[in-house]
Amino acid sequence: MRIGDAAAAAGTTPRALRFYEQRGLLRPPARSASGQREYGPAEVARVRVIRRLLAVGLTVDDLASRPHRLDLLAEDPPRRCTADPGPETYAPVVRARLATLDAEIARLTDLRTKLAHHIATNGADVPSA
Amino acid sequence: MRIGDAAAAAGTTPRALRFYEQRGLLRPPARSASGQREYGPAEVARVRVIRRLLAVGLTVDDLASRPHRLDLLAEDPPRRCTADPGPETYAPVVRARLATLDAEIARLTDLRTKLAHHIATNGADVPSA
DNA sequence: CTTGCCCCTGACGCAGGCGTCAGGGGTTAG
DNA sequence: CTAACCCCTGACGCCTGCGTCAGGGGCAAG
Repeated sequence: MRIGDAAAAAGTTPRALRFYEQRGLLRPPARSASGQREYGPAEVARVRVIRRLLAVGLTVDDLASRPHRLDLLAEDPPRRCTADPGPETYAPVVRARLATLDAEIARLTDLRTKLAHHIATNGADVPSA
Repeated sequence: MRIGDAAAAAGTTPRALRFYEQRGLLRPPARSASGQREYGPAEVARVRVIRRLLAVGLTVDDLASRPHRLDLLAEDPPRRCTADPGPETYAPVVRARLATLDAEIARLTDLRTKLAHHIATNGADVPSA
C-alpha cells in the first residue's frame, strides 16, 4: 500500500503520515525501489490509534514522549492495562491534559460570564472594570 | 510622556503600544524633534480601554473595525449608550465573540468528558472509540 | 566626553497540526 | 509513447498578540 491509500484507509492525508513519521510517531516505513513509502495494515492501525489519541486532546509531543506505548496500543488485540504496563503509560500526560483542559474551560467560562455581564449592564460597550 | 512611561502607566509595554498603533487602535502620536513618540493622559486612557476590551475576549481586529468607538469609550466621562450610539457599537462583535466562546467551551467540555471517560474505563490508555 | 538607559524601525519567533506550493520523478492505463 | 495521477523532499503559511533580537541614534547625569 502506498501512502495515499494508507492515509485514506486511516481517514487522513499523506501529509499527516509524513508529519507523524517526522515527529517520531511512526517508524520510517519500508521503501520501494524508487523510494516510495510502503505501508501495511499494522501501520494503518497505528495511525488510527494516533488519530484517536489526538482527537481526545493529547498532543503530538505527548505521543512522541512514549513511542513504545503506541506499539502496545496498535496491537490486535491490544494489550491494555496488564499487570505491569511499565513506565510507558499515557496516564501522566492524560492527567496533565485534563488539568489544562479544566483550566482553559474555567478561563473561558469566566470570560464568557464577564462579557455577558457587561453586555447586560453596559449595552455591549465598555466593561466597567 | 515617552513611550516607556506611557506603557507603564497603562500597564503594558512599549512594544504593545507600537503594535496597537500599527494595527490602527491608536492614532500615530506626536513626535519629538528627534522622532520619539510623545503621549498624553488621553492616550493612556485609551490604551486602558483597549486592554480591558481585549481582556474580555475581543480581538484586535474587532477593535480595529470600529476605531471611532474607542474615542467615545476613552472619553472622561465616557459617553456610553446615548440615544443614538450610531453604527459604531461593539454589540455585533461581542455577540459573535459570545457565540465562539460558547462553541469553544462546549468543545472543550466535550473533550474533557471523553478523556475522563476513557481514563475511567481504560486506565488512561486507549480510547475505545 | 562618556556611561547608561531609553527610543527608533524592521523582522523573525512562538504554538499546533498539518495545508499547500515548488520543482522533479515514478507508474500505469490506453 | 503519453497523458494523468501519484509520490518525493524542502519550505513557507496559518492565527494571535505581542516578545525579542539586530543595528543605530538620543538624552540627561557625572
